[in-house]
Amino acid sequence: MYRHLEGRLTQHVRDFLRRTYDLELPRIVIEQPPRVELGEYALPLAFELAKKLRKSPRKIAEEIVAGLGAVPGFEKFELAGAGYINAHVKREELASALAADEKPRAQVPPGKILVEHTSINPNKAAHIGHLRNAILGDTFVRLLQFAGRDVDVQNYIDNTGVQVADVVVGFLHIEKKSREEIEQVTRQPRFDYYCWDLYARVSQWYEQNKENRTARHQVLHAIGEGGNETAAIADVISIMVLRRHLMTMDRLGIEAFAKLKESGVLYLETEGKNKGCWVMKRAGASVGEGEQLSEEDQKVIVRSNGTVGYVGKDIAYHLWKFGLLGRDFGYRKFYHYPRGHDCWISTTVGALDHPHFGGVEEIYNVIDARQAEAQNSVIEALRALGYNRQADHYTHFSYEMVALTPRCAAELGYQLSEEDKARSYIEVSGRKGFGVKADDLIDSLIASAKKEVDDRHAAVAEPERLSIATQIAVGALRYFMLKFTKSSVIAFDFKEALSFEGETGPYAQYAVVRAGNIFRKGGMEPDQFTGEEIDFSKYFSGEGGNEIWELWLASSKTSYIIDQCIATAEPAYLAKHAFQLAQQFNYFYHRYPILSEPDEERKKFLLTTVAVVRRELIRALAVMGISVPPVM
RNA sequence: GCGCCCUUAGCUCAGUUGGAUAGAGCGUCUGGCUACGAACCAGAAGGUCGGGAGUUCGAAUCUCUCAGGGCGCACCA
Repeated sequence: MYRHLEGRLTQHVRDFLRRTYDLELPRIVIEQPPRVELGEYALPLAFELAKKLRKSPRKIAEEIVAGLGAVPGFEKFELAGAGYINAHVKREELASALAADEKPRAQVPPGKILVEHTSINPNKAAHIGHLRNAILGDTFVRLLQFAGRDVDVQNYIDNTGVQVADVVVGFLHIEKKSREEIEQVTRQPRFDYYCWDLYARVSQWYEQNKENRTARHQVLHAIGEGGNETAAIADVISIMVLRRHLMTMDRLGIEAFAKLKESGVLYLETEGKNKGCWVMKRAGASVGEGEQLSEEDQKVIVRSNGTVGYVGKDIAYHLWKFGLLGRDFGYRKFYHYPRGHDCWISTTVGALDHPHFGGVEEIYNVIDARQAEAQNSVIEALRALGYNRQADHYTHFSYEMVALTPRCAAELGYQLSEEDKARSYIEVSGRKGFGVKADDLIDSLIASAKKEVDDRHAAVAEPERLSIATQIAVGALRYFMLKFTKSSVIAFDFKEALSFEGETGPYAQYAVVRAGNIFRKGGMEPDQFTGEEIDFSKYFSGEGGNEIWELWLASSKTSYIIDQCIATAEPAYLAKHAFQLAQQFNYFYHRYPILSEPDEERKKFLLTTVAVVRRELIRALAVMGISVPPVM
């Protein structure tokens, strides 16, 4: 609703400027006044116009206020400060529309969007950094879906790379296991944990003796060729680890379609260290007319042995995403989610009947900031091939890593150098087996939540207590990963991540539970309160009126905030908003007794207020993938 | 060396397109449960927005510069 009114206001201001001053502004800036008494929207545009029109901002603001005329939904426009124009909405109109849950239609751009996220190397257990990726990606998918977009999700897996090869080396050369024995091990419940440790051992083994690295090259080569024992082993391992990753993410309600990777921008370099390779200009490198591209500005796409490197594969993959490759993969069902969806995986020979994947309008790649250069290379390649429109709709959804605080690392039993102890955070390393595994974190969150639930709700049956604890754990984890902006490195600490108080998911869940309790105690349903027969104008005036109005106004902003999250590719704004809404509700909850309100009409109004806030909070949380337990 | 990111309260972080008095959580201190459940709320203390210069009616936000920290710069992915 808030977004809708803002749009209308922008339109009227635009018309007025054109009519009166013959002016066309690229953007009408609309802000929010510091206090609701001042109005719901603030326009600083008189300051901007002052120079163009050679008049004082105050004078211009006066003219605009006088000339704007009536705008549907708005009460009045006021001049404030040195030249602000504050717009006051008709509170009772907005409230009544909000109570009835009216949703003004918004324009939805056509075309499908593809979000790539999770994409973990299938050679070890997922860790907290992967959780950030998956949670950000999944939330962004939900944001787009909320806005009415058609979204596909892909989890891009490279089962032919060095990382998988290294684990194969571990099984064959360190543990000296046969194919049968390896297959036996893959059936362990947490096979990915086994690989986590083995992968770290392999790295050590390489350190011990440089010659051990020849094993890597042999295995890598065998996997690349295919059709042999080693390749079959690599396949079994990567498929089983991938399955484990899907299960881990499933615990958090994250679903994806998986895709395995199988397999003129360029020129053949004939001299120097890149001799025999097909190379392209590295993203960001500038070359003058007729100048040679220096070695350090070259990016190798095809190696001298004919195999294709990561960026090369990624260019092909992205051509496919935009439907420019001219050929498609085969697909088969791979994993069935309990909520009814299927996860498909690409293969050489697939099922005849499968959904259409690829050929999308826009793409978002949830990939961490360290790979910015590689991502830019792919975009550069698309442009060089003439696909500028596609390159413009290619977004590297970049986020910073999750590191560990030195204290957390010490708790996990890692030996730290004096230098590391002084740092504010330490990067995790899969190679060293240094990090917090995703399932371990989820386990401890559930255990910790379970303890709280057991203490508070001894009367509730055991399976239900576990289910409540799980919802709280997921809420805490997802909120934790979303409350930081993408550009901020998360210094992970168990104490903070396991907190259920303050700015956390459970805080917001608790506000919804409390709101629900009011209706439960009163023997009512929240759906009953749709605002009919309520004279809202009685309750939004005066001091107390502003207070409650603030809660209504915040509730009206869900789609406005979600639009901003999409435009800026920043889900953290929604997390912030949900928290603030919960906070305002808790304030209201303490200040206004509702069930004991003697005035029946006012009581109905207060109950409607609760119903609206509860509904919007549930909505906002759902977009973050957070559900609310029946009791807490 | 080159490129990208970061520096805001004791700690962890918000501050969207420059705008009205720079905010929140945690921690500390003080107070509030016979209940619409305290996983909550109220109050207090706590700031040269890393330093400097510039643009602007107006800068935490834009530009330059210096300092400190991080991450990239493989025929790895």
